Amino acid sequence: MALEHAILVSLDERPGTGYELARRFDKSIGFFWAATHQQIYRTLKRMDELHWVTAEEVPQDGRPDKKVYRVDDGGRQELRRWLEEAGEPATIRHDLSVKVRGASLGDPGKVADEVARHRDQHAERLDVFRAIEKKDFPDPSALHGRRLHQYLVLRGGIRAEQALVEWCDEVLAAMRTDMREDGGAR
Amino acid sequence: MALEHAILVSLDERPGTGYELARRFDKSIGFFWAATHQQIYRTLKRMDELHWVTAEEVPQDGRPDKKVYRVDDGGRQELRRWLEEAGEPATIRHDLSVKVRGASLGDPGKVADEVARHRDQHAERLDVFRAIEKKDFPDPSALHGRRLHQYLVLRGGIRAEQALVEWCDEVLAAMRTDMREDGGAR
DNA sequence: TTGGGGTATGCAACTAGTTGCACAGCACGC
DNA sequence: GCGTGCTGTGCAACTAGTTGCATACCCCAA
Repeated sequence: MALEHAILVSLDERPGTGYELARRFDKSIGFFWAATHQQIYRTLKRMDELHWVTAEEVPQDGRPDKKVYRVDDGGRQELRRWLEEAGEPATIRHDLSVKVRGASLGDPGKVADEVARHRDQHAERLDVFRAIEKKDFPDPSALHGRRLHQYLVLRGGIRAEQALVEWCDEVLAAMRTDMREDGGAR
Repeated sequence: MALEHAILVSLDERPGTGYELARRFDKSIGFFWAATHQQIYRTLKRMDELHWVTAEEVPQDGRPDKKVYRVDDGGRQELRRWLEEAGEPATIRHDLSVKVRGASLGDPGKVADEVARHRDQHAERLDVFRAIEKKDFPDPSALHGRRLHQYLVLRGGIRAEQALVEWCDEVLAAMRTDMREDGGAR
């Protein structure tokens, strides 16, 4: 399981509360490892018990205390262990593909609409990634260490979203041609 | 949840037992929706209770009866409903990206080795997909309906694996350059 | 003849992830 | 002065997915 490890990486960059971490997961890290705030709170609690992180209770005026977590030695050790461990290729769960494969069992036009919707969502996210790339990494060849690694992960996101947009376009073109030819050489 | 729907799509193409379905998931459909035999057995049982599938018990000499499942009217209806439903973009869980992002907290060389391993696995799967494409779909422009949809899903797999191979290569090149320059302009 | 691999089903226990809700007060706009 | 949305934590109940094992018999090779 990598949620612990994603949290460790994120907390190492900057300590923070569960809530804050959830926000970060909605943005950067979460593009590569999705998690809800519930999951994060429970995992942080467990990690605290394992001494992978330490919590500092910060009293606040009015509202309840917040807990600022930071990585502990145990966590750094665990992270090093995990980084060297051989992992399995990610298990894929891509329901849009399942829909395309089953399109002829329903209304293929409706499935094409769904593909078009996803295409737009992926294109939007691709724009977001490209904007981050331009703004935060204007000169990739000058990058080293952590900054380079952050950039490379972003590059992965860009490649993935681009591939998805192109695939959606291919699917749409083929399905629309097929539907137009419906009365023809079937 | 799409496991039910993936099973419906697969059973519609050809009825089969839970065991057989698990085999199919190891191959074709499973490249886009991973599932273990346990999950499939439990889901089939539930789908039977919902009258989405019907089970035909086939006695066998010696070994226990097998249950051949096929799609029922309820299942076809449910599948049509699901196909038209707007779905969320897939939640991503790509732990290799988390490892790359955290590489500087451990041994970057070891992480690069891990990226290389994954690169080879993806390249292998890409070869498998390309072989299927050549063998089963020699003339894509002549495809219609279900065959076309199967082809398009395969195309998605090819694009995804290709993007991953290229990304791994980019990561490897950049990380190796960075490590070579280690004593230099850091 | 013994052990490994394939066909075939399934329970039990576990881990992981989701959804809905509750509490608590702040700031801001209408 | 009221509703909305943000920060912040967390419980409870649920659904989904994993792992290990058990049963049962087959075939084939060492």
